[in-house]
Amino acid sequence: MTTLKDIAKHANVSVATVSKYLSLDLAVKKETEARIQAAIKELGYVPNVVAKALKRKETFNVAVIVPKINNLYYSEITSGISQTLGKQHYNLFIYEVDQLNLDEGEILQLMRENMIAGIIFIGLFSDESFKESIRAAVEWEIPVVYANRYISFDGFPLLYPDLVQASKLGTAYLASKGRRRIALVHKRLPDRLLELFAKGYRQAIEEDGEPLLVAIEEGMELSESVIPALAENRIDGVFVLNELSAVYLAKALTKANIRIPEDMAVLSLGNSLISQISTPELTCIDLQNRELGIRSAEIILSQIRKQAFKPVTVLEPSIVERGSV
Amino acid sequence: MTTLKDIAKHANVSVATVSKYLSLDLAVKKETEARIQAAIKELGYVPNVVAKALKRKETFNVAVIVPKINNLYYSEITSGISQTLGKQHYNLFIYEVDQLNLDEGEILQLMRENMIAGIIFIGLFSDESFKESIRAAVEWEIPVVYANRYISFDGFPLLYPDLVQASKLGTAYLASKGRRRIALVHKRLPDRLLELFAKGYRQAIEEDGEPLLVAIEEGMELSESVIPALAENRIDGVFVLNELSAVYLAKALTKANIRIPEDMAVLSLGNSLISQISTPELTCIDLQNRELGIRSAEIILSQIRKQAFKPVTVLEPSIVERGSV
DNA sequence: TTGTATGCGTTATCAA
DNA sequence: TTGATAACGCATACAA
Repeated sequence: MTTLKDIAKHANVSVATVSKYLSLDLAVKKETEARIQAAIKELGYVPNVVAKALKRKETFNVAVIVPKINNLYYSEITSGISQTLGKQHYNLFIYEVDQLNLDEGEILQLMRENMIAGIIFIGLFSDESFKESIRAAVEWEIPVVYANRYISFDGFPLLYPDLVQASKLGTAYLASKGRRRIALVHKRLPDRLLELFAKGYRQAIEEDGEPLLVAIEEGMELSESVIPALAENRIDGVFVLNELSAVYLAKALTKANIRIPEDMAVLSLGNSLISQISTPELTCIDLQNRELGIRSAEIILSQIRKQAFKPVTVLEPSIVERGSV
Repeated sequence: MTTLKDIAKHANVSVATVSKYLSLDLAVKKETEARIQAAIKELGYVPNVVAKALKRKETFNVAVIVPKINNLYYSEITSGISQTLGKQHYNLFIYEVDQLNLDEGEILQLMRENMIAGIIFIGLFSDESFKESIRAAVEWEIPVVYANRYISFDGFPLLYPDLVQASKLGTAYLASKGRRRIALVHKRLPDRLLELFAKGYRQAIEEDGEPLLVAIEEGMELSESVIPALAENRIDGVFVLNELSAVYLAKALTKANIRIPEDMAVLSLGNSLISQISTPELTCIDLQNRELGIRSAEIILSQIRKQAFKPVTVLEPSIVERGSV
C-alpha cells in the first residue's frame, strides 16, 4: 500500500506538502507539482479515505434505512438517492430493517460506530418506533432526513408527496371521465392518511359528500370479497391507494365480468412497473419516487455541509394515463 | 465522543487493558471487568469502527456492484446479500454502475480508497468491461465474487443458476402438458447462453431436434410482431427466457385471441412479483435469486476470513405452477 | 512555498 | 493480569 509518506519521499518533499497539495489548499511550484504527480503515477497512489475520516472525524458515507429493498417503491427511491450521492462522491450504505430487525438503539449504535455522515429514513410510517430512531440520531447531531409519507414535523427534514393533491387529481380525473360514484379503496391505511385522501376528494367534488372508503387486503381472493360492497354502493370508479392492491382488484373485477373502464374505472396510486404490466394497464397517479430519493439525498448533503435546507419538501404528483379510467 | 482513553481513565486501568478486554482476547479480573463495564455504561461508549479499520487495515464493509437497484431481479439478490451480511455484522455498500457510469479503474479506486473488505459483482454479463474490474480487484487481492450467469471461470468464485437444468425442467414440463412444438423465446441473449438453453431442451426432448429460437424485444407491440412466427411454426408452447418479455407476450397473445394455456402454453423464466400479477398468472422457473445473494455473501465472507470456499456454485432451479402451461 | 510535529481512536508488541 | 508505547495514514497548527 502506497501512502503519502512514500509519495513524499519519492518526490523529495514533506508529507504535509503532498497532503495540502492534494487537498487543493496549497499552490506548489510547477516543478514540485510535477515531481509529486510523477510519484503518484509511478507508485500508484490511492488515498486512504478511512485514515482521512478518522482524522477529519467525518466520513463520506450516507446510510439509507429502509424496510426492505426488494420492493419497487423502496428501490426506486433508493436509486434516486444513489444517483445523487454518487455524483457527489458519497457512498451509500443500505440497512434493511425488516431483515435485520434492529431496534432504535442498535441502529444508532451502528451509525455512530461507523461515523455515518447522514441518515435517510425511508418508510416505516406505520411503525412508531422509527421516530425514536430519528430522534436519537438528531440528538447525536447526525444529519437526518425522513422520506415517505406525511408525518408530524418534529425537528428533522421531511419529504413526502402531496397526498391531498394526489387524491384531488385522481378524483377529479375520475369525475372528468363521467364517474359519479367514486370509492377510495385502501389497504389498511392509518386514519391520519385516510383523512388526507378524503380531503383531496372533497376538494375535487363540488357537491358536499364524503367518499366511500373501502378497506382491502392484498391478494386475489381478498380483492374479490370487496366487489359486492362496490356493487351495493353502485360505485363506478375506484381510486385504489395501493398499487399492488389495484392490480389485484383489476384482476378480480375482470374475473367477475366487470369491464374496465366501461363498468368500473380503476385508478391506481403509484407508477411502478406493476401498473404498466397489469391487465388492463392501469392509469395511475405518479408519486415521483425517484425524485423523492434525489431530493432526500440533496437535503442530507446540505445538512452535512452545513448549508441551508428546506425543512419540508412536498412533491407534486402527476397523472399517467393508460386507459383504465 | 467517548473514547477508549476516557473509559480507561474512568475505570482506572490502561487503554490497552480495555481494548483487549473488549476484543475478548484478554480475561480480566471480575472487579476490573465491573469497573470497565460501569465506565462504558456511564460514559455511553461506542467503539470507533473507523479507527479500528485504520489500525487493522481492514473494514467490515462489503460492496455490491450492480447495474441498477430498482429492478426486482437485482434487488432480490441484493436483499439476500443484505440478510447474510447483516447477521455477520458487515455493512453493505451499493454502487449502481448504470447510474454512475464508472469505468473499471474508477471502481477499483473507490474500493481501495474505502478499504472495502470484499466485492460482489452482480450482472453486467453482457458487458465485457466488468471482467476487467474483477480482474483488477483480484490483482489487488480484494476478495471478489461474481453472481449472475455462467461465464468462463477465471480465477474468482462464480455463482449462477443451472440454466441447462432450468431449460430441461421447463421443456420437460411443457412436454408433460402435451406440448409438442416448443419455442424458446429470448430477449437478445448471447449465443453462449442460448446454447445452454438449447442443451437443456435437447436433454428434455428424447427425439432429436433443435428448439425454435425466437428473438424478441420487450414491449407490447414488439411482442405482437413475434406471433406470426409462432403460428407459422405451429408452436403450442413457449418458454420465454425473460420474465418481463413473458408478461408482454402473454398480453399480446391474449389480445390476439390466442388462449393461454389452451392454444399456447407460456412458461416464464424468473419468479418475481411480475409473473404473479400477470394476467394470466405465469407458471415459471424460479432461479432462486435471493438464495443466489445469500450464497454470494457467504462466499465473500469466507474469502475475507481466509476460509475455504467453493469456486463455483450452481443453484438448482425449481418450477412454480400457476396455470399458464 | 515548504517542513515539523502532533494527534485522530484503535490495536498490538513488548515488558512488567 | 495489566501497562507503556508505537504505529495505522492522514490533516493541520505552527514554524521557517
